[in-house]
Amino acid sequence: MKQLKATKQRQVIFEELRETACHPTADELYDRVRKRLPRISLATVYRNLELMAANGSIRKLEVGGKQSRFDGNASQHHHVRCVGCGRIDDVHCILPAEAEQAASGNDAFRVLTYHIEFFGLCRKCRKQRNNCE
Amino acid sequence: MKQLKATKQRQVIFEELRETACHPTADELYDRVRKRLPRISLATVYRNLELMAANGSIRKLEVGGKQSRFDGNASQHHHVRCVGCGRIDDVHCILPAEAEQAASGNDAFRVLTYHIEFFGLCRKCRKQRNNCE
DNA sequence: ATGAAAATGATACCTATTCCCAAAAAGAGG
DNA sequence: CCTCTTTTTGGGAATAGGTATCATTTTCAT
Repeated sequence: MKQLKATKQRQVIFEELRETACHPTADELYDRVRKRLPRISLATVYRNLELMAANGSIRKLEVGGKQSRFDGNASQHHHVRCVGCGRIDDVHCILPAEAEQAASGNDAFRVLTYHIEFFGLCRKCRKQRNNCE
Repeated sequence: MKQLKATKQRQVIFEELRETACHPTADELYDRVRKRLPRISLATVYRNLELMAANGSIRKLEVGGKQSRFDGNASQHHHVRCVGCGRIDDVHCILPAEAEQAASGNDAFRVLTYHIEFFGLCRKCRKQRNNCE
């Protein structure tokens, strides 16, 4: 985990991610960052997101969908995803010890962490489904 | 969920996925299937995996890594992934009602299902790390 | 101030997956 | 077991998210 130098680009990417309530993809974040640094390269955004995730200062969400999403909140929490529109919200909950026990199987794995992804329908998408189905 | 026709290709893909204890990627499965159907196309494998997942007869794992992985066991269960080598095992456990409650947030989401991904180190990778770190 | 290490922008590249379409196979109805 | 409609297939081209490359610029310990 080498020390990262404090560049303007890195700083702005981090700030924008922090201030975003949702969980943006790299190119959504690129659009936001470009408002402040119009000449930044998309590669720089990707690079820094990857580095900061490796660093532990942000999280790369390994959730479904083909684009990776990033989370400025590095502390452990979980997510609900709307299967209708892809919207992702945070969830705070913990797993009982038995569950972690089960995951370690007869010591086959040393469990380091876990992530729970809930799938559901948000209010807006529930309304739409009722109209057409 | 339209009815799928019973083609030889579909059948073999399903059988091979069923008989695989691990959670193969599309092209790993392609390699296996080609031993029985040497002229099958990779596109056919992708297509059918997608259709069968939509159908509910298999599961597409929304876990990390750039390639999708598939699971011949469609019943609800969870996964541990070794951060060292990528190996994935099954985990059977359930979440307390409070957790689902938390995920639904004030009825903002109707939770349909969930998936827990544990991250850890398998025995082999633990041994390797001890040697070199 | 200065030089090694790290970072950037621009673009080429890679690779997983999907699209396209003419030809082949499935299966319902007679 | 023909016949017609629908679905599926193979295989190559296309797409898209992400990564690598490299000359140039920036950072920052000394």
